[in-house]
Amino acid sequence: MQRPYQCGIDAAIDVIDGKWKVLVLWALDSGARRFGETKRLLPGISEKVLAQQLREMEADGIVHREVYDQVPPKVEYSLTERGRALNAALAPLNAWGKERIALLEAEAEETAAAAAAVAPAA
Amino acid sequence: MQRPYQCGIDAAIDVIDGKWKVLVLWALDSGARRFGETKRLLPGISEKVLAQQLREMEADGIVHREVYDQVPPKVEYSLTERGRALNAALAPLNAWGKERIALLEAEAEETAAAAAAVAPAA
DNA sequence: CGGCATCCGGGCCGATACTG
DNA sequence: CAGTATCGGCCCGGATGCCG
Repeated sequence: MQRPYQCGIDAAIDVIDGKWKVLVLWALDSGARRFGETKRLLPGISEKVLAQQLREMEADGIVHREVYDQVPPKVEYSLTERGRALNAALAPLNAWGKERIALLEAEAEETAAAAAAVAPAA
Repeated sequence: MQRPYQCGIDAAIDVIDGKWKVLVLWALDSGARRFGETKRLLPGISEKVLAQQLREMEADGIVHREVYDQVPPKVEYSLTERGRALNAALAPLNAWGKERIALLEAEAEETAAAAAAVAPAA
């Protein structure tokens, strides 16, 4: 995805592009989080990738990085005003996605029921 | 991005994941389009990728594929109800992205002005 | 016109190890 | 605690060529 963008969606996608960014957005939505704290909220993410994504989001102006000069080191990440706006803009998409999940689950149940009918005692 | 999803956003992202899907969505929003017609609306996309993305979107239930049995071949693609709903859910994100583009352009102008001040006649 | 098969290159992501 | 460095694999997407 290269700039300049062909439409606003591209510009937004570009910012949330990355396997974890949306999850990071949600993790930070409830308030400031420390690095390790955020990592714990995202099971499976590596430190390298989390740091990467946070840096990119900071560069994109949706995350604020606050460094406390102390030992042990402490760094807090929080959403900027624009980050919160982005999260709000994501809400309808979230609703749409939840509907899709519900549909997928319904289909899965049908499939399971059909399979059970074909081989009830296999 | 693997199922099951951790949140609705993931499920939605999964559907629009792919360099061109959002653009395809927009291209089809104004009505049914033929394959070549759609391709022309997306400068730079290859036929393989366009076909791929259309198939995936069809599998995800957001695009309808209508084949006319005639020569020369004619295939029309259109959005399903869910596809239109997805597009609607994307609108706030589009608005957010447009704001971001405006901000980026403003920054670019400042940079250009600063550069001009440093080397006015270079 | 519409679409598939094959090859290939780059980027993202993950695992591991190391540092202040 | 909060990163950085390096390596490797996988998948996406681009180019090309062929088929109904």
